[in-house]
Amino acid sequence: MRYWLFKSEPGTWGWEDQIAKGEAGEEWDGVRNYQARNFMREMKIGDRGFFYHSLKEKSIVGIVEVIAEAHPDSTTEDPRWECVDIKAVCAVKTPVTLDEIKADPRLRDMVLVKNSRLSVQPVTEAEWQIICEKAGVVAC
DNA sequence: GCCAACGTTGGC
DNA sequence: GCCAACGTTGGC
Repeated sequence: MRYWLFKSEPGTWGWEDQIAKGEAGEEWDGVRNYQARNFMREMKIGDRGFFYHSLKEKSIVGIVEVIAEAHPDSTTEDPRWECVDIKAVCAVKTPVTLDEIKADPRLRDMVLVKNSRLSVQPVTEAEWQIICEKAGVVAC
């Protein structure tokens, strides 16, 4: 299993919206960036990801699971763009802020720190564990 | 609200 | 195929 990070502006599509979709989940559509799309193509059903709120909050607020592999993005006719479907798995106990991530030398190489603009990113297993610990995620 | 960083586009 | 111009993102 691999780990990822999905970034969203809470005003556009936030964790609350994701929760509201329940088990059915929702397309992670609207991505118009090749790097991000390529990562989505690598995703497999059952992969997990952090749900990150950008802008004011700048924190990881929840955990999601990939429930459908890459398919055409329904919000565009352009065949270049694909997306996966994800569903909310659980909220984190304590949101992990960008500041906290930056302050931890073990997370210095996270894509979130190095390339903050990329909206879909890979997360290593080590990074996943460290953040789950900070977030108070035990069994999820 | 500004601006730096980055990605994409299009002219040559 | 290069590179300048432009648009967008997101942290501050």
